[in-house]
Amino acid sequence: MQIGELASATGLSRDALRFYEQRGLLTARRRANGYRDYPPEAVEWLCYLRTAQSLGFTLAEIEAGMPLLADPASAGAELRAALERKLADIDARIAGLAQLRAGLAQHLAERLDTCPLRQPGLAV
Amino acid sequence: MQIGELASATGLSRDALRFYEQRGLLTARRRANGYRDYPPEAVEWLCYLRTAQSLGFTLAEIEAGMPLLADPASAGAELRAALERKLADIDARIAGLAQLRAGLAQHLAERLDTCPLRQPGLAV
DNA sequence: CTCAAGCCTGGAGTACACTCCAGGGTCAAG
DNA sequence: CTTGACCCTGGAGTGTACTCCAGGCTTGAG
Repeated sequence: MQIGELASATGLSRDALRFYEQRGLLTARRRANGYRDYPPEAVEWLCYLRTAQSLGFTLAEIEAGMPLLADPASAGAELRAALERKLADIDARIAGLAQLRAGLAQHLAERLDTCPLRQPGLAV
Repeated sequence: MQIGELASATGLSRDALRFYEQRGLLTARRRANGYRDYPPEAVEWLCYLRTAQSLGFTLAEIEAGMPLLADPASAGAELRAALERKLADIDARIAGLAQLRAGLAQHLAERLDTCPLRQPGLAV
């Protein structure tokens, strides 16, 4: 799979893919001519990457959890622990959003004149 | 309330507060000497701002929902609609995180050798 | 053989959200 | 009336995550 195909398959730019490779977030074999060659799983991986990213994880955070899977030897308790940390992370984010949501829902429910955050401008 | 007090009350830097003011996310009266003077509600507002921000909203997104509350005349259906849009936004984010969580939880449950995302390195 | 389309590298540029700094005014305490 | 803590402005610098570009190979169609 060439870079252009992967780009259109994922909706990412070629530049973004090369950037991820530079960052170590994506690997590719090279053909004899130097062109990058991606395995089909790269699509799913990038899909995961973008999802995580859009939900507030930085590339560094995503990267931090990667090497465990690259190394089959470590794929035991260590990986399990990493996944569990990530899950806890996600749960915390969900809880934060739920709280934000609750706060806003309350503003909707209450009379707006009594809103205590009027002065400096309340976010919506 | 001077900028230093607000800074220590919120844990933000003075520079960040000045930056928010420049961006229109925070307003302050000025004293005769030119010093900024914040109302106490600024603390709550900034608390909200940082929460929303930490959960993935950009300053632009936060700002977009602001002017409705600054203008008491508009504080009716329009505001309600804005809050509801924000709630939908948050719900979408929560759903995205839940999905991410489910995917990772599945990896935990499954035998890792069968993971289809091994090749390019699976995020954890 | 030519030509467009696609790939390569390295480096510069961009947007966001700050952070730091220089140069200078303000104010309360001693 | 000086000293130190605090405030001001404007502008430059930082880290993240790309995006764009120049200059130059490679490949497949006509």
